[in-house]
Amino acid sequence: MIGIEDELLGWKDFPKGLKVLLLDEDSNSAAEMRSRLEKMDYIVYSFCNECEALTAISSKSEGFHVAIVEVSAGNSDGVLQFLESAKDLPTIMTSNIHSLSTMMKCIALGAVEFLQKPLSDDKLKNIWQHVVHKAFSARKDVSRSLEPVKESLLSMLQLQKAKGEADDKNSNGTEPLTAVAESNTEQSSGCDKYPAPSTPQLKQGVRSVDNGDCQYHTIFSTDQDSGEHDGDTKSVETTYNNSLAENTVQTSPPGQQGEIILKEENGSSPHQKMEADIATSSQSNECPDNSIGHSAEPSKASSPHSSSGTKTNKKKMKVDWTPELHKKFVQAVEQLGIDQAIPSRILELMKVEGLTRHNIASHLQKYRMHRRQILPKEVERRWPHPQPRDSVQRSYYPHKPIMTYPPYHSNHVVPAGQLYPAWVPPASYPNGLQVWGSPYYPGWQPAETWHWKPHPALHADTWGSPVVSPSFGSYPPYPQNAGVYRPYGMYNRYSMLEKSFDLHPAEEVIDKVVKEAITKPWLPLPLGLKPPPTEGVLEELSRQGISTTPPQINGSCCRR
DNA sequence: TTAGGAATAT
DNA sequence: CATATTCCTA
Repeated sequence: MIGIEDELLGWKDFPKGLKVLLLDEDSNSAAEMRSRLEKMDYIVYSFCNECEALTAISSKSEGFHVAIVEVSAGNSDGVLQFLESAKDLPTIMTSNIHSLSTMMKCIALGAVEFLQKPLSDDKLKNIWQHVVHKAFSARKDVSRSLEPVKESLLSMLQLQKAKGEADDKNSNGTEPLTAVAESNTEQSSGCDKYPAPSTPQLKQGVRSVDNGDCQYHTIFSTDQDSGEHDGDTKSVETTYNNSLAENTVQTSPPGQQGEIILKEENGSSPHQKMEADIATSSQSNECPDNSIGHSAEPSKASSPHSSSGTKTNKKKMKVDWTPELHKKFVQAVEQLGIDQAIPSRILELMKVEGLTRHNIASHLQKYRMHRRQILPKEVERRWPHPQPRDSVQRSYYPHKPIMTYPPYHSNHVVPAGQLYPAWVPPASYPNGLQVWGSPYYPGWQPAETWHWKPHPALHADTWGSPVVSPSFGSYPPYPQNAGVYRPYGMYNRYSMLEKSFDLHPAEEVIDKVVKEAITKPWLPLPLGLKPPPTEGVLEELSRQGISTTPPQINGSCCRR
């Protein structure tokens, strides 16, 4: 609809409407300050003692955007107390005194800035920067009042980006989808409309946002069509995107990241459709979990003042399973293991906002179908049937193909040493075929019939290709198959291990690894790896008092 | 009632 | 086609 335009209007006279708490004992200077601020369209609430101010803050919860506090020789105590009490409010100190220590104290106690007193209009006007900064740097709870600010800014940035700047996304030369993000709506809103805010500093603000951990990165369709009006929750509203995703498509960075592009289901005019591309935060990188999680439901924010409102744009979106997204998907499936890989869990693991269980179910369906197409061949190759099959397709294992594997462990307790039963050089397998892939998950390599069309350049991301954990560098030397068959499950297993060993040693991870190992004993290990992890795991287990006797495994693989 | 998964629709 | 949606089952 008109959301964006609204927002632009809202921004045109930024920082109009920002509420400034002014704390100054000196009524004269307070009055002066007030009038200056008001001239700049700030809304000023002035107080002459900190108790009053604090009361106002607590009663008028989240009502202020920024505070300006005058600190004088005599009131430093009160001021400092104020600072402590109002940590959530970006507070700017102003003062006539030139005392480094005072300054230091203030800053140390959380003041965002200390301004010496003859205040230029410039400086005064720019106090909004702290509001914006806070809006973006706040990790946990972005206070309600900041949210609109943040959102407005973000959508504006988004617009700017879509508009002028050459998107660096197509560094690879192929990114037709996202590149199209321009729409009539935006253009109609006029070029002068969104105003790089009057101060050059905003640029800076923008930069820092770009380099920040998370970036709001979403484009919404603004046009509405008459046809549909079902308000259900399929839409995606906000997402954070770690900026890495922006410029690196080809060289998929180690950190997992995905990006889904949701296309509006607009049958009539395919070119007008807008897309929201969503990038996901990687589960293991900087983006604090909660910021992502929470950002998922921002729509409740209702600003007391002019700006914004999160328009809930409910549209049926079509998920574009980009390689990145698929990669995540595959990773999730791998982590879960075949029999645990159900939509809801995958969804959970992928941590991609906007994806629904249905989306995943659908994709999973396809995924499995493709598997089945590939699998029989693999198994056939590995255990050539005595009588040649007339058709390879004939043999396919709707269920439990595992049974065709040698019963390493049938239904007994898995001895420790057999946690990775496939610890066998490939050569020892019939035909010397490499066996990196599990029977369940042979490298779902790009069969001729399956190319990743939308993003042809990304070979590494074709179906089933696991993400190579950088720590393992190269693949085991299998020239003929190198790059074709990729070790499947184990990569994750190990990269997971390693990762979490760095972070916080063990426990759940080990748990998980063991569980997975038990669940999927047939998964071989890449040759290059050394066994220690197993022992390490066991050690850790016993250290924790967990019996090395794993739960029965029979249920998981031989049933159903 | 939910969710998974196949079948079917778009 | 690739996804979404529907339908059936557990």
